[in-house]
Parts: sequence; C-alpha cells; structure tokens
Amino acid sequence: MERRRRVPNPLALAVLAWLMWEPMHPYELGRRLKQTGQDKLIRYTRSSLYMVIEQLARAGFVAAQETVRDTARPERTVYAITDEGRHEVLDWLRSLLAQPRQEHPHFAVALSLLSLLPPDEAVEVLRRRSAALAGRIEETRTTIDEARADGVGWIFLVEEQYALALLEAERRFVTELIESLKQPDYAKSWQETMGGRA
Amino acid sequence: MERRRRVPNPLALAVLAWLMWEPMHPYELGRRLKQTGQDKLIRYTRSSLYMVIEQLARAGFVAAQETVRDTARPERTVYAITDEGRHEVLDWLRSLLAQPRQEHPHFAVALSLLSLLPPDEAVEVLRRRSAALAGRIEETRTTIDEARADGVGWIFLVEEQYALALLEAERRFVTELIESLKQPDYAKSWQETMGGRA
DNA sequence: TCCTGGATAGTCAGTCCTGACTAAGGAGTG
DNA sequence: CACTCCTTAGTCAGGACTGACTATCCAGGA
Repeated sequence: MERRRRVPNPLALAVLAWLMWEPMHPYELGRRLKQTGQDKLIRYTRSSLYMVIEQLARAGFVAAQETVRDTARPERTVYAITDEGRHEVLDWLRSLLAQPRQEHPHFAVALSLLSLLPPDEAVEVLRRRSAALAGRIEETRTTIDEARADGVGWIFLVEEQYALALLEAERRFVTELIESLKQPDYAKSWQETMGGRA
Repeated sequence: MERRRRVPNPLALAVLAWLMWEPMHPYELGRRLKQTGQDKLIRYTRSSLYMVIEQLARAGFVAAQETVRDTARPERTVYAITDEGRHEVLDWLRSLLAQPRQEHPHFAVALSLLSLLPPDEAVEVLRRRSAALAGRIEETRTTIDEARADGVGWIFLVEEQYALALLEAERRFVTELIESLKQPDYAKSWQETMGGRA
C-alpha cells in the first residue's frame, strides 16, 4: 500500500514540480501556479503556500538557497529542490496517476441526503445546478480553444479536458436525476415516509 | 454569494442530518455513517467526529442532552439537534445541490504534471489506473444491484449512481488519453523538450 | 483458566491551516 | 499633488485536524 507522504498536501506536489525547473521564492511560485491555472486545481491560500514550503524544507525536499533584498520590498527567500525532493515528485506523481483514490466530492454527500428535501424543491435546486454546469462547460471549452489557438500543446491541457469530461458526465447525471424526481410516484412515496418532519 | 458556514466540515452536515431523526451519542453516529456507506463519501476519523460535534455545540446547532452510563463502558454524551441546526442542514443542503463548487481531485493535479514523466511510463501508470477503475466500476455496480435486491429505494442509491457515472467518465477519458500518449509524435516532442532533466 | 483479538467509547498532544493583519511601491485620477 | 486602489511580499495567533493512545467488555481458542 501507499505509504503516507511526509508532506501530503497536494500543494507540495505542485511546488516541487515548479522547483524542478529552477529555484524560486514562495511568492513567485504562487504567481506561476496562478498563471498556469493550477491554483484552480488545488485549494490553498498564500499563507498555506509559505507553510507548505516550510514543511518541505523540514522534510528535506527543498532547501533555502539565499535571502535576497533587491528592491526595497521585504526580503525573499529563494528555495531549491533537493535530490530527495526530485525523487519524491516522480514517485508521488506515479502513484497518483496509477491508483485512483477515493475522492470526496461535496456533491456526493449532498446527494446522499437528497431525500430530506421535498421533491419539487429538489427538482428546483438541481435545475439551478444544471444551468450552472452548462455555464462551466462552456467556460472550460472556451479556455481550451483559446489556449489551443495560442499554440499551447494538448499535453498541457489534459487537466482541463479531464474537468470537461467530469462536468459533462455530471450534467447528464443531473438531467436524468431530475427526470426521476419528477415521477409522481416519487412525490407520493416521499409524502408517505417524510411527510412528518420539522 | 455563499457565506461561509460556521462549521464548514462536510462531516458536520452528515451529523446534523442524522440528528434530524433522533438524538444520539457520537459513537452511534459513527456507526450509522459506516452502515450507510457515508463514511466513504466523507473523509474523517473518529476523533474528528468528536471534534466536529464539539464545534457544532459551540455554534449552537446541537446541544448536549444527557450523559448516560448504562453499561460499565465510558460515559456517553447524547446530542440533540436544535432549531438553528435544523435550519442549517436544509440551507446548506440546498446550496450544495444548487451550486457546483470547484472540486479539487488529486488526479487533476497529477494530470497537470503528466509531462514530467517519459511517455512510455505515463502510458504504463495510466493503464494500471484504467484497470483499477474497471474494478471500482464493477464493485459499485454490485453494491447498487445488491441494495436494490434488498429493497432499498433508488433515492438512497443516488450517490452510488453518481459515483458510477464519474468513474465511467474517467475511464473513458483515461482510455483516450492513453491512445494520445502512444502517438509517436508525442514521444518525439517529449524527447525534444524534456530530454534534459534530472 | 488464561490469553488474544476485536468491538466499544473517548481523550490528547502536537502539527497543520486559515483568516486577518502588516507594509511598501506603483498606477490611475481629479 | 493628494488620494485611493491594486499588486507585491510576508507574518502570526488561534482554531481545526490527525495519529496515537487509553481503557473496558466480550467471544473464542488453547
């Protein structure tokens, strides 16, 4: 089985990957993450970026290289990846790709509690979701098309392509679900079992 | 926009939902979560269950009802949901269903770094993923069929149905991706750009 | 009878993470 | 020139979360 990573935060993976290219200071890393859209793939704040880099340094995956103060700005510490860090990225990456792990989408939890809502209300909120999903799908398609037009190689767009595939699958699912909820026998059985709640 | 929840942990939602039925002590809640498979939808440990209930109590969504010691076991505190808590579950549930939020699958991050691996290795790890996904799909189908055979209503299986839809979409995506990676021009362009790395 | 392992039930130290803050430079605007 | 807002860059207190631990009961085997 997969042994626990010393710095399990996915942000750490992205940081290590960027440091494979060249040493950088934390803020610069944040900028790269934003420019490449990876900030949308990973949930983090600027402070957690500093925290994670500290953890990586303690784990020996990166090392503080120098503290510079070129402008009158606060001094910046430049970090470089170590050999151990290089090994960690590749090992981690392989394991993430090879083994699907149990993901925990918030929506799944909400679905498991769907029976708490009256059928007509359930239909209504899911219609709103469906519309929002359509918007996201459109956005993602645009992002991909624009990047392709700018000459970005398809390999750097796989994660968008993946997001698109999931969004489309979810939209199909929600559409079917709405149809099921609209069946009159569902409304009836809901009344019978859930009629008496607060 | 969505205001931040006072106890944003998704475990809190499930806890509140169960307490809608009847008052319970934390360990019992854990048992129900496991029995209904919700433990696979939410990442948590037993200690976080106690922590979250404490937070809910501080937020006024639940209230300690009594501390019983029927067996010679450690004493158990029974919690009941409050009116504020009842409101919170429904409000939260509606918002989770209506608004797709940016989910952060680990796999997406890994995909965005796929170019770090040599093409043949990428193909190999993704083949392993594809096989694992096939297994998961099979398992999920079995779970659904068995529950249906036991007379469980479809509404209590929607989350499994959703998981299945996502797994199938992911498998299609991975299959196509493997084909793209096998194209000789990808191997060539990878050599050119990534040939010189550690 | 003793021993082991598993289920029941909960606690806690220490690490992680977030939200809110500090501070300085530059760009635009009247 | 004064004012405001955005970007750059980083810190920090305090709350949240995890892994490891404690302790009891019961069933079954040797």
